[in-house]
Amino acid sequence: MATKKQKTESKPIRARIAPSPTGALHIGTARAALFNYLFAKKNKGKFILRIEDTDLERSDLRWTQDIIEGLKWLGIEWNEGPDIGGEFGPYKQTQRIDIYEKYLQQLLNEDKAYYCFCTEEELEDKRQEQMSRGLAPKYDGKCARLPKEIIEKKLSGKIPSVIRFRVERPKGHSKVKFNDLIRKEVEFDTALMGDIVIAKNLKTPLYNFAVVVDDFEMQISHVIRGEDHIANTPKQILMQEALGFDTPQYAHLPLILAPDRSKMSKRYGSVAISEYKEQGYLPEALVNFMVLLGWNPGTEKEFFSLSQLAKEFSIEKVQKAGAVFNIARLDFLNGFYIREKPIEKLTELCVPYLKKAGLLVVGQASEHKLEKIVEVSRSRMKKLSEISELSDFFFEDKLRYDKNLLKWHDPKGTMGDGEVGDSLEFSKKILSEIKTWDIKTLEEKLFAASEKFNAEKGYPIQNKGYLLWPLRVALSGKQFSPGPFEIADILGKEKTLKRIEDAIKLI
RNA sequence: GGCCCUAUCGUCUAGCCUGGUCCAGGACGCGUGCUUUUCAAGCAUAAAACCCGGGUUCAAAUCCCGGUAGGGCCA
Repeated sequence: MATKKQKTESKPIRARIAPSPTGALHIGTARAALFNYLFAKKNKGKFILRIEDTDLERSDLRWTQDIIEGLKWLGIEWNEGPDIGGEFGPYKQTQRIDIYEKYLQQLLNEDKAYYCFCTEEELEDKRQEQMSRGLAPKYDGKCARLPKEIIEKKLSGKIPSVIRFRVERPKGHSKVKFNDLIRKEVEFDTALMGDIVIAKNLKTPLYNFAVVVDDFEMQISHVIRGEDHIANTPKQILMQEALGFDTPQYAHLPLILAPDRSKMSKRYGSVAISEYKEQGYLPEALVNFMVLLGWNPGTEKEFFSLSQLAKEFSIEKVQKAGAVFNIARLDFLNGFYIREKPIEKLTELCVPYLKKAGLLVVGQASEHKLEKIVEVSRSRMKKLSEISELSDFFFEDKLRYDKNLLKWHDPKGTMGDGEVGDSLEFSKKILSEIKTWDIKTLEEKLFAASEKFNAEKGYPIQNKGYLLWPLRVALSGKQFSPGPFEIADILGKEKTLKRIEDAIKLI
């Protein structure tokens, strides 16, 4: 049994995230980035962003931008990587082709890798055959010992080929072990692995090989990544051995699962960070939510800012089992952070949604008024996007609603048309007499009026609904809304009285 | 199919290493109540879990063995 020495004690801590720009920043990638970032912060190390764009067909610059923007939006900052000085520098794989070629050539020269000319069909047939015999599908080594002249001939004859890495360990030492920071010891048997394809050609390295080279070149000390990479680890360790590189410390994070416990995918809602942003989730909420999927400090604390996390995070406390994505919890956290936000900030964040809904026309509402509108709506908001349906009646001139909505359902029955009319007339009279139009005065006068009204009508004195419910509906046109004082205060006297008159006409 | 990983309330989890304080704690969600003109928010409160089977031990969620289930990776 050979255990690869993992000497990282003296080396500086360097963690990294290496997304492929083949799609928008995925929530799983973002969470892995977060954990790497927190680990680096906590241990006074560096966090590096590297773009793995070797897959030219599927890589696109716009996804690189999406990844960069998403991470920044979340507040996850990198010490090294693209965006520094506006250049990608060496943090993009396509700019590092020469480096891969050098190491590829080295492996070829040392006969630790070889050219393979097997065709897809050939391999597929063998795979099927192996599986039907109950064996692990692995490369049978057909091209492993080809004579030099044959290789030369096929190569110059432009026969399609790939480069394979020799998975060879001395007899009795076929096991590869590594000590995972989260899962403790993990062991694989290399005897079960076939020789791995590491490049399509000298200029086109494949994932497993490129990562090994990149992590070495960038002196990555800790590789913290998703559990889906766990089976890649022994292969990478083997290549590190062949290349004479030190093995970094590994930590494999549990996966984020869909409600049916399968790997999180688009089928179950948004998977892209940009979509969460668009829907009106706050980065604070997303960060808090993501970190709690698979980690917790062991205390009963559950609200964390990024900077608190940077102090309290510990990789050892990361969970081993996958965590189901629970949107209700995200919504709860988002609501919490919406309620926490300073009102100026929250208003600023709501403006785009109001504009999009066509409610806010430039110059229509003063900043002060907007803040008040957001303030009275915020406790009902789970996402920023909800601001428009919550506050649309503030912006509309003519409200449309069913007149029956004006009727208060008291414990004994429902108000009749006449009763509603009386109630509204009463409110109108009281309100039209008010000189100082502020929320405090409105509340005082209306509460006093309610008692007076109930006494006159013979309603139970304490039941304010007889006066306040029809009023509130007249002002909002909605079954659920902020209170009538809050709305009246924002609307102003003129509009308030106008809406009451509209309601009287309606009934 | 092979290999690997995992397993505490519906969900996220604490506890497990260092057995007893755990008839298992917190949070989300759900129920109820308070507050209340409505809905939220807030506060209070209930229901809800140690995958199964053996073993070790005076004592196991915690240690050991064996199952089972789920997931991931190989194409």
